[in-house]
Amino acid sequence: MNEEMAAFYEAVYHLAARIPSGFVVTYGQIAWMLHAPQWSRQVGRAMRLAPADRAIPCHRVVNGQGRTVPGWLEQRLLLEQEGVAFRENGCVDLKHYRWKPIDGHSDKGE
DNA sequence: TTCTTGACAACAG
DNA sequence: GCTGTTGCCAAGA
Repeated sequence: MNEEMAAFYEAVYHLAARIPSGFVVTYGQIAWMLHAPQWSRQVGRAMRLAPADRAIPCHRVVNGQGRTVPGWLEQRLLLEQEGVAFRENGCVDLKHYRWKPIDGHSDKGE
C-alpha cells in the first residue's frame, strides 16, 4: 500500500459518499473520474474494505453491465428502497439511474 | 518470494 | 440483449 494507493482509496470513498439517493454509479466510472480506468477492480476492492466510519453507500455502486454483486441480495433491496428499478434479469437501468457528478440530467449523448 | 483470488471492464459468441 | 473468456492491478496465503 503506497501513498498513491491510499489517496486513490480515499478518493473512491469520498466520491462514493457523494452518490445521491436513487442513483447508481459503476466501478469503472469511479476509476475513470480518478483518472485511473485501469484500477476499476481496485475500486471494487476499496468498496469491500469500505470502513463503516465513512458511511459509504456502497450498495449504490454496481458494475458496468448494470448487474449487482453476486451473493449480495441486500444490495438490490436497498436500491429498490432508494427508488431504483430493477429488470427481471436483475440488471439496473444505467441509462436512467447512472449518476453524473458533472451533469445529472443530460442523457441524449455526446 | 511466487501463486491464486477478486463487490471489474472490455471483447467475442 | 445476455453469457463466457481474457486482461488489468492489488491483496492474501
